[in-house]
Amino acid sequence: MRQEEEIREADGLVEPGARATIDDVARIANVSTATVSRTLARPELVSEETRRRVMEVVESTGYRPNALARALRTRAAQAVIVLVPDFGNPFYTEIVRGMERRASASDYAVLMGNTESDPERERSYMRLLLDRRADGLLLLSGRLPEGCPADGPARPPIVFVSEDLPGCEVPLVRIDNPAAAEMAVRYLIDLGHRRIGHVAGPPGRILSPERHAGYRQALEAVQIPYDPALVVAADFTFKGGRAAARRLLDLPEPPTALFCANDESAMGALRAARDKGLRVPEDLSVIGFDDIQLAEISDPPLTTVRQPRAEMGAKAMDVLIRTIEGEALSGLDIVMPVELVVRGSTSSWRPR
Amino acid sequence: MRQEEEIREADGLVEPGARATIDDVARIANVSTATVSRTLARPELVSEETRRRVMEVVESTGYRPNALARALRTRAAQAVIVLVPDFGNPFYTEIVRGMERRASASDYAVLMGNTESDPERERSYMRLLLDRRADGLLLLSGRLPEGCPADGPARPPIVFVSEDLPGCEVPLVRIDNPAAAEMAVRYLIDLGHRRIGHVAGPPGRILSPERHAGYRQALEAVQIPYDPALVVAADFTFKGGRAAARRLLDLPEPPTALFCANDESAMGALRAARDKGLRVPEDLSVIGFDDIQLAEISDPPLTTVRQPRAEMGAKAMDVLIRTIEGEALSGLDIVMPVELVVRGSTSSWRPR
DNA sequence: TTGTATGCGTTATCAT
DNA sequence: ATGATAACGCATACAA
Repeated sequence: MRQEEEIREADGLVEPGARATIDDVARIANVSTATVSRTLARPELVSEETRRRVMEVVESTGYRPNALARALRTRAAQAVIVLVPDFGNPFYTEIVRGMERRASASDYAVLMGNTESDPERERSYMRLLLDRRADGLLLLSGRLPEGCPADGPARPPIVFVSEDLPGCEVPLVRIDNPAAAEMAVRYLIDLGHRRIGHVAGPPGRILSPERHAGYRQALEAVQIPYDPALVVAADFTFKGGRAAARRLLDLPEPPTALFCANDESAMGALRAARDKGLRVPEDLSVIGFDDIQLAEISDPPLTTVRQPRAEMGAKAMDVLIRTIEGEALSGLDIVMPVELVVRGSTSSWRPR
Repeated sequence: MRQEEEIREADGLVEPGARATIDDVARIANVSTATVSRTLARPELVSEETRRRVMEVVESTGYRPNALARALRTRAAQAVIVLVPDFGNPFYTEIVRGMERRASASDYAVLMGNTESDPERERSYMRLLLDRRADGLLLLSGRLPEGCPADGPARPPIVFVSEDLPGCEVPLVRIDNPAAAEMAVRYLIDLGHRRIGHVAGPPGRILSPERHAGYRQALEAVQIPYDPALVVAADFTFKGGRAAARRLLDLPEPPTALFCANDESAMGALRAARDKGLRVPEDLSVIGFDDIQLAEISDPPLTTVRQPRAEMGAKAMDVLIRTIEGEALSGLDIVMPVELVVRGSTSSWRPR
């Protein structure tokens, strides 16, 4: 304390190195702290003259309000937490980019948490929320962290992205997975394919049955009988996709086209084809889902379903911020449009 | 205010939904707030009996200290900022993982900022620091954000990782790039290669000349004359690597092996080889740098120099936290060991 | 339009 | 060993 006294104030200025507080500014500008606060937060309440004088001092002292003190007072941290299950996964990075964009537009800080689906880590990020260091939560994992009040007034502002938790009134930004999958498979059908395999997602993820449903829907729409042998579950990884595709290609009557539940497993399928000496797309068509960066540089480049990831992220952040700021958006369900991106991994097939 | 009064306290308990404060705990446990605070921070100063009683109430109320208030008082946010130039880049994710591990061990929150090398975004993260919402800065970009005091007492705790800013007394955690590059190239030489090309990094990054120096060093050690025509600068991307490698392979007397400044450009080189109908490693050996995940699943899998990324991240976080907590580690320069990972993209060559 | 005074939830200082 | 009490830096209700 004593030290502070010494540092401050030779003749009305603040010693460099010491941080100016609102009191410093007030004193130097010869107004009350209330006026300084008002000048910054609601300039219209302050006279032209005073405002000028205060702003001048703010400039010269380099004064920046202490966000902690402000948050304590206003009970708003101006920060949100984004919980990503695996941020090494390129699927998420683009979403987060969109989120950051929207957040910074409203001056919210983004605290990104990489949980690796580890309950312990989820809990540790939840703490930030309970600590009041963040105002809301963006969840990309389709599940609530342990220790998070699921409903009732104690539930903090939350928005789900891409995957949701069924039976939970949390706003959700997503795509229509069945419809998107159906579109992809129909494209293969339109190319002439009749025997179409599906490298599915892991059973634990809600996305898997949804995309599988779209696959099945597309077949049924054109009277192609559904053959369970043509569906092999993988786990959204390269390795899993490779193994699953291998099983499909080893079938006595192998598929001529593969619909993969995501791009990464589609990469695996591409490799499986090469392993077997099959050419893509001449001998086998492959279609993915997501349109991650890798899809463009793979060999051949991957035909896939593009999710508007950045827009989804921005939209989700928008909903979250509005929720934090008081709007009641509980049941919101926002469905974003997808797009089929045709590249080199698919080609037409003459039915035999 | 009035509302709060109503919510609290029927017969000594806190209404669910309302958050317990230290006052609630104190009142219910029949002690002062000071005692509650002590019980939590320095239990040894409190009598057995009191401690038990307080802890009981803490449990039953679910009391958690408000981190903001604490930070305001103690002037320590228990949070650090990690600035990543591009978190879509797999090179960084593993480093950040290591950082998170070390941070959570000391109960620090990690605020990850994705700057995309945009000064505006850098500035916005710097604000968090000046706002007192974070205690220190971890920089992976080899440059200070604009508006960051580079030296003097006003400089916040900072640690550089992987790349540093020459002429700056900031602690640094890194590898020995020239030595690592030399090791890689020597490996190629030992395999019998004599004509070795270098897909270099962009001139703007300090890593580029360092790895180039190692390349040159290895050649000179065995009297292979340095040929500038065998060095083409790329930009650490797939596309750049592909173009650079193409130029090298189009040379009248093309190299039999390529040392690429990072894995991503090595992937591009692999593709360039395939574009030309060259087999790897039979016709061309390729070696990368970093050992990102992709290196393992590429076709063929990539021989590369592994950086201990997670360890580097953890170490850097360790240094940062210790700096924050008062140790004077200014000039520190920590060099981590690398390792050559031999996979399928390299093979021996009979000199002609 | 401006100032005074109080409180946000802690921790630290000083008594007791 | 414990309790009063004063900051921490800001925002706001209320008074002027």
